[in-house]
Amino acid sequence: VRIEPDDIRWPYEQLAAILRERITDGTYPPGSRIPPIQALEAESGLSNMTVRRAVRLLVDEGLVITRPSRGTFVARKR
Amino acid sequence: VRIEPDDIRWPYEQLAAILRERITDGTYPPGSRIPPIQALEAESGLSNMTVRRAVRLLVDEGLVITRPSRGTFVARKR
DNA sequence: CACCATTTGTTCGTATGTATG
DNA sequence: GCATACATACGAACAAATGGT
Repeated sequence: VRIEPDDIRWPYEQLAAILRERITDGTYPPGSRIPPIQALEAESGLSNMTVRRAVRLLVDEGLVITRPSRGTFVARKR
Repeated sequence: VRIEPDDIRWPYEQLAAILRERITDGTYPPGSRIPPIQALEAESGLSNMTVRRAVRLLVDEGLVITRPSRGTFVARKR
């Protein structure tokens, strides 16, 4: 996960775009768990809240589902 | 929480007045936690910094005490 | 049952950049 | 220039839930 400072988009939008792509290209298949927030923080260098905001976008889009204390999973049905 | 654009007072002063009243009228009893900053943002439509500024007024007045990562509580002693 | 690691969620404090009057 | 206000972001501490040992 690489966040570009020169990118016009906000960091949370950049991260969301990266994750969105990994879901659509099959890197994260339906039903699979995406990396935990902590891992995404480390990977991206972004903070807890910023990573969470990116994930929240995907949740709102119906791409992923978060299960507290379990993880965030790629949605199965479309 | 309703912020009136026509009010002569600044938004942060309006919000502080509302919270102050809720404390004095017992809506927020001594020792209780007032709504988190985020909730006040949503309720009032004001920004993070503006809500924070209103709360800071109450802190300065000794009406409330903020405990980082815990919440803001109505002061017990007078 | 107690204990612990993992993971999502909450909350305050602070900082930066931008816009408006 | 200054005060006010908004949007975004980071850091840190803490809470709660789950599942394993």
